Amino acid sequence: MTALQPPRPAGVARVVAAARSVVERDGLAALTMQSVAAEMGIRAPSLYKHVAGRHAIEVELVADALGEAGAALHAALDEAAPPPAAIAALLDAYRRHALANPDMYRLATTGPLPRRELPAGLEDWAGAPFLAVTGDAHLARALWSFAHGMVILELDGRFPEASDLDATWAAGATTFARAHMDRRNG
Amino acid sequence: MTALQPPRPAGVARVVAAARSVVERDGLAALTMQSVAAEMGIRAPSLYKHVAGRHAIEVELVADALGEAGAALHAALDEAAPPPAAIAALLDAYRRHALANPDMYRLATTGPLPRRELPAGLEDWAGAPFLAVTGDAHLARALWSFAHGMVILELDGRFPEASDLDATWAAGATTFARAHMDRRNG
DNA sequence: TAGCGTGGCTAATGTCATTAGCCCGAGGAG
DNA sequence: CTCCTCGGGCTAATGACATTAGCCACGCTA
Repeated sequence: MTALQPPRPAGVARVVAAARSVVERDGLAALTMQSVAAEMGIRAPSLYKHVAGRHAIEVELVADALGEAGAALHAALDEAAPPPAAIAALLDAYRRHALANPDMYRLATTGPLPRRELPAGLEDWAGAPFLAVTGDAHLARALWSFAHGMVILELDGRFPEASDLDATWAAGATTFARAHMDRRNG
Repeated sequence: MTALQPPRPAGVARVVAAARSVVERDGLAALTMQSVAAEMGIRAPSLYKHVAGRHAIEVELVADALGEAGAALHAALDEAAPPPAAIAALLDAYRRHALANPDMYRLATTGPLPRRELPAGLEDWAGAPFLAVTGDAHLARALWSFAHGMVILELDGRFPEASDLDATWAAGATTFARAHMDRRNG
C-alpha cells in the first residue's frame, strides 16, 4: 500500500524537484526562490508561473517527505518480527530514515503542519505503523513522540557530545516493548 | 539551587526585556530588530550599540528560557513524591511550563543549540530533574525525548484534532514509571 | 496568417539585518 | 568656564528575500 499523491503538473514537478535538490545539497536554509530558480536556470519571478509561492513549494516538499517517511516505516513493518520486536525495528527504521534525510525530516516535522493543503489521509497513513506496532492509540502517539523527540534533538545537536544514543534508543525500545506486553497481558 | 546566570549589562538587559515582550505578545516570528527597537522607542540600528545582533538576542532569550524551564522542573521535583510517582509530576510540570510559554519553549528547543554561547552548566542543570527521576542516563534522555516530542508536536498542532492528549501523557508516564521500577528490581 | 496562451524577463516594492558615519549631550579634565 | 570624550541616538545605504506588475517571444491553432 502506498500513499496516494495526486499527480503534479509538469511545471510544478520541475520546481519541486529543483527545490529538493537545493535542500539536499545546501540545506533547508538555502531554500529560497532565487536558489530554486537558479537550480532551474531561470529567474525567481518566473517560478510564480508554476507555483503560488515559497509556501506552496514547501507544502509539496512536506508531502513528499511524509510519503517517503511513511513508506520507510511501512517497509520496516513488512519485514519485521511480531509486535514486541517490531517496536525496535520500527524505531530503527524511523531513526535511519530521519538521519539519512535530515533536512527533509526537519521540513516535514518542524513548525505548524499545513494540514489543509496536504493530500487527505497522507498523515494518517504515514503514522499507521506506530499504531500497528503498539495496538493502542495512546501508546502509538507516545512512541511517536519519543521517536520524534530523539531524532530532532539528535539532529539539532542537543544531546551532550559524548552521548551513547544507540543505548538510549535501545532503552526506549525496551521500555515501550514492555508497556506493550503489559497491556496485552493484564 | 538556581542556575547561575552571569549578570547582564544594563543596556543588554533592556534589549532582552524588550525582545521578550515582543515574543510573548506577538510570537516568535515577530521578533525582528525593528520590532524590538520599536518596543524600546528607538530605531533598529541603535540596538547594535548594546548587542551584537539578532543572534545574540536570541541566545540571551534561550538562556532565560532554559533557566526558567529548569527552575520549573526543579520546583516540581521538590514537591513531588518518590520516584515512580515523581515521573508523572515531572512530566506534568514540563508540559504545563511549555504550554504556558510556547514561544519561549520553541525558541529554547528548536534548531541548533548555541551551546558555546550559553552559560556553562545551564543545560545540564535544566536537564538534571530527568536524571533525578529516572536514576539512569539513558532512561532520562528517553523520557526527555518523549516529553519534548509530545510538547512540540502539540504546540505545532501535529496531533489529530480530537486527540485526548491527557491520556497520551498518562500512558507515557506509566510506561516510563514501569521501566523505572523494573530497572530497580531486576 | 492572426491570435493567444505559456513561460521567460526586467523593474519595482517592501521587509529584514547589518554597516558606516554623523551628532548631541553629559561629565570629567584642564 | 571650556574642551574632549564617549555613550547612545539617528539617517542613509547595502544586500538578501518574497512578491507583483507588466512586457515580450515563441509555438500552436483556427
